[in-house]
Amino acid sequence: MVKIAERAVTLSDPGHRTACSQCNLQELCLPVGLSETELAVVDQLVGGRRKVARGQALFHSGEPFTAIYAVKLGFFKTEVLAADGRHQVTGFHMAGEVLGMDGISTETHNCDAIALEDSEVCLIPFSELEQISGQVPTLQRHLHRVMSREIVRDQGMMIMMGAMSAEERVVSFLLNLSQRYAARGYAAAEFHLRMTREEIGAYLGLKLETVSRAFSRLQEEGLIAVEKKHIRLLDVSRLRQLLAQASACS
Amino acid sequence: MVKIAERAVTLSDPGHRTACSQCNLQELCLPVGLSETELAVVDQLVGGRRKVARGQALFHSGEPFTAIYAVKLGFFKTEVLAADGRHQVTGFHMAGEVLGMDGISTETHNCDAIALEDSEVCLIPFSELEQISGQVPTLQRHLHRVMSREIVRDQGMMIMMGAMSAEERVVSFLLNLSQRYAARGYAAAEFHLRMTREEIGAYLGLKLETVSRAFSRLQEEGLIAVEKKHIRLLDVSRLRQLLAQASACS
DNA sequence: CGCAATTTTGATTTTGATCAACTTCTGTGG
DNA sequence: CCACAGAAGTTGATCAAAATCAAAATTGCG
Repeated sequence: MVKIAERAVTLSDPGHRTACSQCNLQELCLPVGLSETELAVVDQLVGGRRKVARGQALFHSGEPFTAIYAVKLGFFKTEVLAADGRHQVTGFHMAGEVLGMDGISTETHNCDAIALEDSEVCLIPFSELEQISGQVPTLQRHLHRVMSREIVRDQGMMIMMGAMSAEERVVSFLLNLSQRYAARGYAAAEFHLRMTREEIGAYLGLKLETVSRAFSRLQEEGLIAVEKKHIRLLDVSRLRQLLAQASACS
Repeated sequence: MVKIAERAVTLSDPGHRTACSQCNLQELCLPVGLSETELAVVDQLVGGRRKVARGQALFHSGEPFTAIYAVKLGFFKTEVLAADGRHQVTGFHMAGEVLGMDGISTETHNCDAIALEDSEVCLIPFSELEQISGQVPTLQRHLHRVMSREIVRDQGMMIMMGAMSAEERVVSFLLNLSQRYAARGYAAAEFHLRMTREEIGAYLGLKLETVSRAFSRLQEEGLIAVEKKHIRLLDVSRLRQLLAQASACS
């Protein structure tokens, strides 16, 4: 992956937290247009950082919900496990994205959040967030937007799984990743997959073989280049068409 | 459908709104434990009622978002339409449920809400709701729970569409309806479907023929009785097993 | 370096979609 | 009230897409 924009982050003292007001993810994670004083309040709010090693869980289903998490660094998946071993991956989460809002309703997490690489999150104690957002309307509005965005995202997943073919799902997945990397200042057309084919399948409602075959087919058609986990999108507009066309020929 | 509990509602003056404090859906729609004064504030908040005739839209995708809606009476579907004609039904919504929260993030509705029978909704202007919930913590907390519950519901849909067979999906759909009717004081084991087989299919990610066949098979097995749109669940525990088993044999 | 995990590819089977015919229901107008 | 047309639902035959089974190749972690 090619990082286009970067900014130094002081991590010399690991126990010391970087204030939101200094964070390079600010514009993804926080509302724009906070005043100095409001920003100071938010800085107080964030309850520190937590490192999660690759393969480790940030939280498990069933654990009491106390906070939501902003991914500071790294990459997570969230998944729901059935008694057996069937599992549905409900999302992949990269730096600047918020995690854990499904726990608010029952005050219990109902999925597992697993780090797919060594990661770090900012902890946002939820009761404090509620209290402060009652006093800072901009923050309140932002919280509601973030939650609503999650609802919209989930409904997009429904469309994908209810109405799209295997190949369309894979294309939609790649374009979505691309767009999110681009929003973070990384290259849009070239990136490393942090997850296995099986995890992609569990996310898209497909088997890993089907995902692999879709990759191969797209490569044959010259639309993407697959080299293990490194993906290059060779023809983004044709990929986009593939989705648009697909939904125009039913 | 057999209504077990009923309560008279004054509708003599159609322009006059029933106060939330008097509404028989209160415990579904409002937080329990509001003080008298808080309830009075909420009563002020609700911006009146709106009737929607069967087949009509409460709102369309693309329209500006100004309010969320509580279903007072009737039955809705929400759906996302593709350019062609493919559509994904994202939910069915009955009395006491809240509708339209997907519009918060972009301030634009991004699905259509269609009444499946003559219906009535309470209008809750969202900017006022935000303002007041900043002052009434119980209400704020409730709003967050309602939004989070929607996220959890959507993730349940993902599991259904990503990991369940056609028959499992249909069973899951019926049990879910049953449970929601039960929560409203209606019979859990006997109800009328308000939607067509095609709409059920569009919700479950299946074709209408497949839904019809699943009904027939479940009937043959003595699990349900289907008579047009009237459904009876003959063996709820075996239906539940079917889902549990299913997720235990993969 | 070596072994377990991951990925690719092929052959076969299964599930649900598609195509088609027919039945039943619903609502409307004569 | 009945006839009729269109919508909705059922059922069967066939087809296509993705799952499953299987084997081999590759990778990357300890």
